[in-house]
Order: sequence, then structure tokens, then C-alpha cells
Amino acid sequence: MQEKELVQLFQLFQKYTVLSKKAEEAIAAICSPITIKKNKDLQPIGHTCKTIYFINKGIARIYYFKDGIDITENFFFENSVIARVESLFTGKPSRKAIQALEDAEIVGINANQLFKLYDSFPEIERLFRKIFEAAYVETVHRIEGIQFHTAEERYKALLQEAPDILKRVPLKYVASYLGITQVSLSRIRGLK
Amino acid sequence: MQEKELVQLFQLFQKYTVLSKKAEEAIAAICSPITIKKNKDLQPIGHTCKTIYFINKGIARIYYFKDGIDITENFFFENSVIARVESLFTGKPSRKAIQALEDAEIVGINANQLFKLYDSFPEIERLFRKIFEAAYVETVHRIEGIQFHTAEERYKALLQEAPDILKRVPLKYVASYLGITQVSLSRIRGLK
DNA sequence: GTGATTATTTATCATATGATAAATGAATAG
DNA sequence: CTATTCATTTATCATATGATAAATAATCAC
Repeated sequence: MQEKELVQLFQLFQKYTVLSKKAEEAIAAICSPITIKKNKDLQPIGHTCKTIYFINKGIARIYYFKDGIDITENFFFENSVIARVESLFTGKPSRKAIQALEDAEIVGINANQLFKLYDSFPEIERLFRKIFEAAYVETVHRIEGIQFHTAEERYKALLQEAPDILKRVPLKYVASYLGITQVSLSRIRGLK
Repeated sequence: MQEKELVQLFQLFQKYTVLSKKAEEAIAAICSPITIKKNKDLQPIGHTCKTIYFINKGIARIYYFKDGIDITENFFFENSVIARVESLFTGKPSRKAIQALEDAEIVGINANQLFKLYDSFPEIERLFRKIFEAAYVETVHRIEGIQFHTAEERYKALLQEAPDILKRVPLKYVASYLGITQVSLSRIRGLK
């Protein structure tokens, strides 16, 4: 894969660890560029997650259906890693999909090949261990944010922490992310 | 540390990977036995998490205070690993405490020493990577369980998935774990 | 065992959010 | 540009849950 398209990804890596040249090359060899149009699924529901994604440009979300209702689990912006970990780490099919919310440029990392690299490059295993540890910590914070906060508090927190989401993402997706209906979100936004 | 007290821990390890004898010894060398009385804190609020715990016997919970209210983040039973990951993985002090809910027998694993072992034993790094990946997956499921379920549904799901919690843990702790008040939980239990 | 503390239930009232429907506004295809 | 679809807001009503208080029940210290 072209070096130009991997600049941002390797910059992210540097936050966690310094990779040897060989390790960088090994990773570059299992990366593929993906361009995807707004509203298209990057990965459909039912597929086992065998790719870890990195966003160079655009926004994506993980979503699933509960009783026929579309629920957004999470949003992902530029320079973040996306994976449906409940599938990636278990080998089971995922009930979730990944969708681009803007025209996006993405790097796909082949997970099986990555896991093989772990054997010959402990530094790569360490890098991804740290990446997912950080994602795990974020998920724990998310639970705190949900437990014992009203919808209004959650909305205001989002407004503080990630105002971009509200600017770039349809509110209907934000609503389910906050655990409320679209109509409730609209009402809350209308307050004051 | 005595082998007898490490039997359960090593059994857990076997679910993830087969450790070399040397690796097992290295881990045993950084483990300490802990006995703690019911309702005592294993780790207080404000401490940076430098120990990973494993429960041989008893129950524990992670809790914190939000606006002066005691909130249970999670329960832990026999044969499970406890860590305040938001502190362990960031090095920041934790706003959460770990408390024994029954007289408990616990193994403490020194985290700093463990992380040093990662350098000489990639197999140990891999083991704990997998352990925390599994915990991460559980946390993701937890979010699904919270988003878009009524309190009653969450209670019934708990009754299905972990009836032990309701038998062995005071309901006031269960209530905040479910994200509701103790009074609401009592009302829900009274239904039908 | 007895009294004191703590946990749980029950009751009442207030309120936030859901469900539904309809109106308005924005985006998209042709 | 226009028509059609889709997203958002507004309104009304129903209901689940919170807040508070009080009554029981269970647990614990001595």
C-alpha cells in the first residue's frame, strides 16, 4: 500500500510505541486502501470481523438492529481505529455493521495476517494491545456516562466532549447513541 | 506464593494459552495472597491501580460515587480477574474502589512487575492481552444491555444471566449496577 | 438475645421519556 | 428546478422511573 495513505496511521502508532522499520513494512504489506461513499456499509451485519479499519478521512459508525430499530453503538472520526471487537476477538459473526456517514478514505488492516505478525513481531502485538487497551478504557468511560445520567445530561456532555458529532452526523443516529428516541433528542435540544 | 492458592488462576490462564513452566514461575513470583473481610475495601478511591486481582473465593465489586451516590460499576465472582482498567492502562489515579462483598480470598498480581515480564515473556504479554480483550468484549455487551432496555428488561436479563448476583449481593448494589434506584428495583421485583 | 443499625418494601406524587401523529424543513434524484 | 423522499421539530397523551417518606424486615454489635 502507498506510503502516503499510511502517514496518519503511522502517526497514530507513534503515540503508543516506536516501531522498527521492519515492523512498519510488515504492517504496510497487510494494509489496503478503501474508498467508500456516504451511507454505504463498510461491513454488513452477519460478517465475522476480519479487518481492522483506520479512518483517513470521513466519519463512520457501528450500528445494529434491536427489535427492528437502528441503534448506533459508536461514532468514529478521522484518525481513529474501528473494529467490531465482539467479533474480532471471538471469531464469531458480528450482529453489527460499519457504515460510512460521509464519503470516506479508509485503511483496512487484514486481521488474520496481523495476528500472524504478532508471532514474529512482539512489538506489533504490543502496539495493538495498547491500542485496544485504550479503546477498552474509553468503553468503560462510556458506561459511566450512561449509568445514572438523564438524557439531557448525556446530550450536554456530548455537546461538550464531541460537538463535531452533532455538526456532522444526522441527529437520528445521535439519539440512539445517547440511548433515547429521535423525538426526545429533538425536545431536549429545544429546551431553553 | 504457594502453589495451592494459584491453582484456580492457572486454570483460568489455560483457557487462553499454554504457558511455559518458566513463565508460570515468573508469574507466581509476583503474586501475593490476600484475605479480606466482607465490606472492606481492597483498594480505596484515589489510588492508582497497580495490582490486578484474581478471586479464589468470595465476591467483589467496583464502585464509585457520583454526586455522593454509591454506584456499582461491576460485580466479580470466583475465578475472575478484577482491575480498574481506566487506571491500570493510563497510570492515572482511579476514582473507583474495589470492595469485598463477602469474606474473600484473593490473589494480587503486581502490575508493574507483570508489565516488566512482558519484555522477557511475550507469551505472558499475549496471555494478558487476551484476558483483557475478553473483558473488553464483555464491556461492549454491557453497553448493548443498557442502551434501549427498560429497567425491567435489564433486571430480567440479570435474573437469567447471573442469578447468583441477586442471591449473594445486597439489592441496593444491584440497583445502581442496573442504573436505577433501589426503590425502583424493589418495585420491579414486586411486579406479577 | 436485645437493641440499634441497615436493607427492603410499599405508597404517593412529580417528571422525564416513549409512542404516536402531524407539521415543517432539508436533501436528493431525475 | 421540481417532486419525492427523508430528517427534524412540535404537540398530545401514556407510562416508567425518580424523589420522598414511612413501614417492615433483616442483619449486626454487644
